[in-house]
Amino acid sequence: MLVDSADIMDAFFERYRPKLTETAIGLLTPNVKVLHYPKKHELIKTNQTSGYAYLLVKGAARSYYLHNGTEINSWFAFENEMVGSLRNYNNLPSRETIELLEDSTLLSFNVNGIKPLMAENIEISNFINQVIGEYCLYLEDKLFYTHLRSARERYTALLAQEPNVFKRVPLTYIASFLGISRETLSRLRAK
Amino acid sequence: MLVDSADIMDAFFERYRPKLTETAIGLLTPNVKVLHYPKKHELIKTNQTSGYAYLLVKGAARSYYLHNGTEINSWFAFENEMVGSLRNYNNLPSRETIELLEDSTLLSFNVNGIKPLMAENIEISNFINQVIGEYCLYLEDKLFYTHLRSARERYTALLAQEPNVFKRVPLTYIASFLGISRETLSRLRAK
DNA sequence: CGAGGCCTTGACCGCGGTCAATGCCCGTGG
DNA sequence: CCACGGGCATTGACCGCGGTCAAGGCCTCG
Repeated sequence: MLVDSADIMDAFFERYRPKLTETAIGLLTPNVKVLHYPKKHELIKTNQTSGYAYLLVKGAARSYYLHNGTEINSWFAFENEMVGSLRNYNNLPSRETIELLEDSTLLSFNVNGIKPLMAENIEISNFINQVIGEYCLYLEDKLFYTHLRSARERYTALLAQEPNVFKRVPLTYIASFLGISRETLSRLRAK
Repeated sequence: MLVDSADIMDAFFERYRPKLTETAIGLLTPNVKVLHYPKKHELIKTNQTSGYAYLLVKGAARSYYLHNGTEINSWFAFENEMVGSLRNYNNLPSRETIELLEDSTLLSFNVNGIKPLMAENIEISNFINQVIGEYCLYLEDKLFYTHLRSARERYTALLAQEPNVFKRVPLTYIASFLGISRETLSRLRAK
C-alpha cells in the first residue's frame, strides 16, 4: 500500500489529541491495526461475538439483519465513522452483519485488549464513553425522527440530513433502512 | 416521611457496592438528595437544560413531546429506573418533558457536581458509563423491535415484555408510545 | 345528578404493501 | 463487438392495515 499505516493511525490519534495524552496512546497502539478489505467483506457476522470494533478510514459499510428472509439495513457508515456491534461490546452476540459496501481501509480496535485499560487509564475510559454516548444520541435522534412519521417525511429527512447515502448506497438497501418497500421509495423519488 | 432518607440512599449505593467503593460513594453523596413529588410534577421540561438526573425509588414517570399539537410518549419508567434527559447530560436542551404519573420518591443527582468527579474517580466514570451503555442497548432493542413491525406485533411485544405498563399507564399514553391511535389500540385489545 | 375523562365501536378512506410486468445498465462470453 | 443474462429500478393494478371523524358508554368526582 502506498499509504503508510503509521500515518493513518497518527492522523486518527491527532483528532483526539486534546483528550488522549501520549500515555493513553501508548497503551492503545498495540491494540490498533490498519487493515484493507475488499467490497462485500463481512467485518462482523450475525450471532457471532466479535472482539473488534473498527474505524472506517476510507470506504463504506452497512449493517443488516434478516427479517422473514429479507435483509433489513439498520445503518450505513462512511469515512471517519466507528463501526461495530454494541451488543458485542457488551459480550452479547451481534444481531447484525456488518458488510463493506466498497473496498475499504479500516483501523481495527482489539476490544478485549482495550477494555482492561479502561480501569487503569481514565482518558481511555472517557474516550470510549464519548463514542458510546454519541451513538446513543444518534439512536435517540433516529427514534425521534422516524416515530409516527410518514414514508415521505422519513425519505425527505434522510435526503436532507445524509444526502451522500443516496450517492453511495443501492436504493434497495435504503428502502429497508427507511422502513418502506423498494417500490414506495421509487415512487417517492419520482415525486 | 416515615422512610429515612439515608436508608434510601444506602439501599441505592448497596446495589452498586461491588463497583462503588467508599471513596466513590463519599464523593457522590453530597450530590444526591432524596425527594418526594406529587403526580403530574414535571422533573424536566421541553427545551430546558436541567442539571439533574433522577432515580425513581417509588412511583412512575413518562416522557413525552409535542408533535402537531398532540403529546407523543417516548417512554415510561417505574421503580429502580433512572430517568433523565440524555440530551441534557450532553448540554443540549431536552426535547421531552418528563412528568410523574404517580406520587413518587426519587433520588436526584446533581450532574454538574458529578461530571467533574468522572475525571478524578474512575469508578464514578465507569458507573455512569454503565448507565448510559444500558440505555443505549435499550434504544437499539426498541428500534429493532419496532422497525417494520405491524401495530399488532408492537402491541403484543409490549404486552409480553412490560405487562406492568398496561396496569399503571393510561391507554391513551400507551397508544402514542406504540405509534398507533387510541382507537387502533382499543381494537387490538378487543382482539 | 351532571360534567368531563377515558375508552370503545362503527363508517369511511388513503397510505403504503404485494405481485407482476417492463425497462435499463453492465459484465461476460460467443 | 454484439448478444444475452442478471441485478437493480420503475410503473401499474389491487387491496388491507390503520388513521380520522363521529357517536356512544362508562367511570369518577364535584
